[in-house]
Amino acid sequence: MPELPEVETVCRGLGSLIVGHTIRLLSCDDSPRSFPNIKTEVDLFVIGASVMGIRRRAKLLMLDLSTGYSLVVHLKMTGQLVYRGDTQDFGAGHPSDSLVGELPDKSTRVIIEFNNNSKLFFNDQRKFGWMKLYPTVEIPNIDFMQKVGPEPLEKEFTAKVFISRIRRRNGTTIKAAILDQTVLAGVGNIYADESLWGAKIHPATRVKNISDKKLALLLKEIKYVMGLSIEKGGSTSKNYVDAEGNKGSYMDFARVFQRNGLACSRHSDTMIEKIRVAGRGTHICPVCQPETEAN
DNA sequence: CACTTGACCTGTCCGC
DNA sequence: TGCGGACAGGTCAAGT
Repeated sequence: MPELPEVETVCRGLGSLIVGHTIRLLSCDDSPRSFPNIKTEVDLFVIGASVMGIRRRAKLLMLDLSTGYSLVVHLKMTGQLVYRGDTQDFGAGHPSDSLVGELPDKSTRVIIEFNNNSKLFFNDQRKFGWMKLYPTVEIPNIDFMQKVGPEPLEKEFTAKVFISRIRRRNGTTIKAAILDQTVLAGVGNIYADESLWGAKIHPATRVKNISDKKLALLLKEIKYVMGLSIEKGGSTSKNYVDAEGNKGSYMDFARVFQRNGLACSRHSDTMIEKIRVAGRGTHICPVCQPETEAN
């Protein structure tokens, strides 16, 4: 589920909801994959700590605590971080079309309870996601942090930088290359398809067959779709909700993702197709994005 | 080494 | 209605 825009939306939402709150209790289900830290660490570094700030890097969220430790969260495919204030009684009163009902529910892995009786629920249906406690200063040394590529929306991430990084993956397809988190951070299946349509590149094209000019255009499209999606609160294709349990609306603006069988907005007479590239479901307009030798 | 595939889980949808 | 299989937003380890 969550790619950069979704994680960013959760980050901004949580920032205004829980920063400054003190943690009274942390409870988790019995799957160590979801939360591997032992009770002693939680007692020492989480209970009684207050939330100093919330940051995002790539698809990771970091809740920095006053104890010098941070809760690092990866939502993977179906993770959610949903906050409920104490007046919300954690259940009733939510719209019937809401993706999140009474909490905790079957998918709840971790519950963080604050001193003002509000709660933060970490839900994850497929259990791929995780929440882990690290000393804050150690975060830059996490293997993933060492390897992950630049943030696509940063000004310093120019076409020149992008091209030099993606050329290391000249042998693979452009879709596999932009999904590679060591090339750049935050692109997932939705925004890969959306940006490749924007740049009119077939996702199975080898990187080596794409000109620098086309790659520069692709980066522009990546920045555009990510920026737009953050404005729209992310994409809800299935499970994703923000920190208050609301859906994102980028899917109303999607040009190809999950639009197979619908008309391409550039050619009302051709339909979006769904194919498989890099082991992932992939959406293309066969007219805008023909398979070619060179780009 | 570079690249591709399968595994991790649960739930849903689709065809028989 | 039931059952098997494919598939789902992400990343690893293992395989070629």
